[in-house]
Amino acid sequence: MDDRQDSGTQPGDRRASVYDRLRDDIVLGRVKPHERLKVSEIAARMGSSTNPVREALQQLRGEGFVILEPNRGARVRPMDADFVRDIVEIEMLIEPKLTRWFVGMATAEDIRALDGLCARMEALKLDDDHEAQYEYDTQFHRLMYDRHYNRNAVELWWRHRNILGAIARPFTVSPKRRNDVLAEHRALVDAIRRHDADEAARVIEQHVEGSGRHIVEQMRAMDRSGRARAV
Amino acid sequence: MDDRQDSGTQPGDRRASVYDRLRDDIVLGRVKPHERLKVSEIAARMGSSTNPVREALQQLRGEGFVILEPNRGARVRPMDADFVRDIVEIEMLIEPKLTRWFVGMATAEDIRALDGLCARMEALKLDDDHEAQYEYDTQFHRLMYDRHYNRNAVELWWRHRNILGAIARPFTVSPKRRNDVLAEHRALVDAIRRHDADEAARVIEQHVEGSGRHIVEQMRAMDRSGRARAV
DNA sequence: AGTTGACAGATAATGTACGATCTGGTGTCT
DNA sequence: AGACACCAGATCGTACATTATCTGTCAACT
Repeated sequence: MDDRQDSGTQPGDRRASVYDRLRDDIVLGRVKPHERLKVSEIAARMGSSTNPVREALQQLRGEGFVILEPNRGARVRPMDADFVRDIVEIEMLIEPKLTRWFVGMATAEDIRALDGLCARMEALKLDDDHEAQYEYDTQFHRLMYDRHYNRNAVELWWRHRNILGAIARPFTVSPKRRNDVLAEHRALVDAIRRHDADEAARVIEQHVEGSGRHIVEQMRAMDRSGRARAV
Repeated sequence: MDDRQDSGTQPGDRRASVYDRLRDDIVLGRVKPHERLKVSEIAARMGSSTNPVREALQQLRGEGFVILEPNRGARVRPMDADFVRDIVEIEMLIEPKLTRWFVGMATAEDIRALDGLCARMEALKLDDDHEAQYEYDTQFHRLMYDRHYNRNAVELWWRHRNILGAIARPFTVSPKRRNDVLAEHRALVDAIRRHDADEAARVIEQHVEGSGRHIVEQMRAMDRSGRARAV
């Protein structure tokens, strides 16, 4: 789980590894699902030879971001509604577990920090700043999960979050959904403050489910609105 | 999730891909956790050049079987007790979910098949045939999970099973543990027969937990008995 | 004398270049 | 119009060059 923010993919930038940049291209939606990834083209764009690109693609395949057909090259993993449902279902198991643990560990300072993030999110309410919205949401959840002892579960959550983020990025967030998210975060912080693990787990499960439903709805809407299928 | 059984890794065998053979080496315990994986050596052994090996290693890294340190090469993922606990905890969430679904879908024929596998497992009871034991256990669980609609969850389960299998392979299975496994399988089939999803989920959760505890105990025992640390 | 530090060779990972092989499409001949 | 040969483009495998890390030796210093 890394934070490296490689803002902008200049052709000559060698600081960030090919893997990081390729991954960002996918996660930040610069390449769309089902789009082809040609090694020589990427190598040229990244200013390296083909081998590093091939290896990065293999790693991304292992992580599930990329599909590789023998002799036919690589594509960004096609992400349909079923795929989103699969991932959301897994998250509906993992996040409640992580949350339960956090309820037992949260300090007064943690709760203050969560409150602060909620407030900052609400301040954005009227703007249309997707990126900031998503960023605060990420910080909110990371604050809860990052210290968990089960590093593998946290990493799985993070990967899933990035995948869902890549899908959801081009979509607009309806005001209703934005309000729901805020209300759920508030409810979550309340439950944590009361050390009510059951309630917190219930809220987060709903939260994940709602987010999944929202993404699927947006996918269908975009499918219908003509613009190339989001397969 | 593939079944290819590449029995024996002859130097010239080109049918199976380098990836498959390397993965089998890890899963079947031919290389131990924390052991170094040198690309040129592997390439020589597999009768290919280094590039396919490098790519296979990157994919295995993405899947979590291998650790790669920059400029310092690859190792089989060190698997300590914490790691086992992490994975088992995740499985304690996923397997009950998969099982619940199966309870609703199981046909009379499925139940007969499960019964048959239990019987064959019991027939082995007095022998010491680890491989067959593990094989029947695998078939038992695959029969329940393989048809599940959430392919990602099933794949995750399969990967985790392989990892745990790789760790547990060198260990001896105590007669007590063997009996517990059998009893749990029987209890599970009973619950399925009665369409009692809650009970089935409870049993499978215990089953997974017990298996994890057994592995950790064996790891500690082997640590203590001197022979190189199982890190 | 024992320990530490630097240097040099060996070893292995990483990057580059090129040829072989496969796929998909185009154009031609029947 | 359909089948087949051919060609362009991309992947995959091999060989080589470069760079980094590890190991052992030797000298200098405490």
